[in-house]
Amino acid sequence: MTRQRAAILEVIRAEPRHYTADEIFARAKELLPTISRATVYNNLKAMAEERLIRRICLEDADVYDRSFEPHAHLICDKCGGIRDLNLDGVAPMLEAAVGNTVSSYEFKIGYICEACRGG
Amino acid sequence: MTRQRAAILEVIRAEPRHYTADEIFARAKELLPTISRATVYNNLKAMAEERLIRRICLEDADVYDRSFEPHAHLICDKCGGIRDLNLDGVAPMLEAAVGNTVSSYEFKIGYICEACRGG
DNA sequence: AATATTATTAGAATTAGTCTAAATCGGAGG
DNA sequence: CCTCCGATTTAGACTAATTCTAATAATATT
Repeated sequence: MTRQRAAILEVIRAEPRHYTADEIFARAKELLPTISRATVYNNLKAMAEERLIRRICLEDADVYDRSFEPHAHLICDKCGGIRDLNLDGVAPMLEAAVGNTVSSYEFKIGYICEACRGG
Repeated sequence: MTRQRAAILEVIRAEPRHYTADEIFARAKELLPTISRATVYNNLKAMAEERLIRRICLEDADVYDRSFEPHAHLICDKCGGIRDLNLDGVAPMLEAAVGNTVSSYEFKIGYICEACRGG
């Protein structure tokens, strides 16, 4: 675990929200001013492959999730906000439909969040 | 419906497989040699917003799906092949968990396909 | 037919992400 | 502690994907 990777993880895990690669680069730079863009991208890619974090593709940007734990993402059609949602019940259903070779899954659900609903 | 949009749709719907934007551009050009890259990208974006087609983000490329019908995508960890999967049973579960403001959903499921399993 | 609107074109511009070669780091063995 | 070696990082050039722009063409409206 290099200082750089630690800084990147710290940024990702500092707050519950989801950051883009470039936001992570900018913030990591505050912690480690000489950190390079390539290092951030390499580490994000490596950590996603190692399943330490997860990349989520949204309409206009890819963002990173602090964990790889399978869970769903609610994405508000209006404001674009992302919220995590636990959908444990779905795993058995998947195995039933696909067989036991399921290695990972990711759900994106479009909805209108409470705030945008004016709740 | 312009000739260009018709050509793009024709390409997407000609075969069950999923194409990247650039593949669609190349094929549309065979039907309509003067079609411009921008037109293809604009129309793909517009049609995805109109829910005529769906954009799917994979590890290394975005591809387009011929319909917007909510369904899951099985993505083979080894060969990267995509297969559609109907998961109708999941909708009521989502409504129960999220409420009735669900507008769309998309599932990506990592697995090993039959061919790669040596089946 | 004239006008207004909307879509398309070609290619330039932008942007996100990758690559490269040199510099640096950090641990293993002495 | 030192030295060495492989792995990692750095800065910035590079690339590929996508968007933008200004001019043109097509379509719809009066």
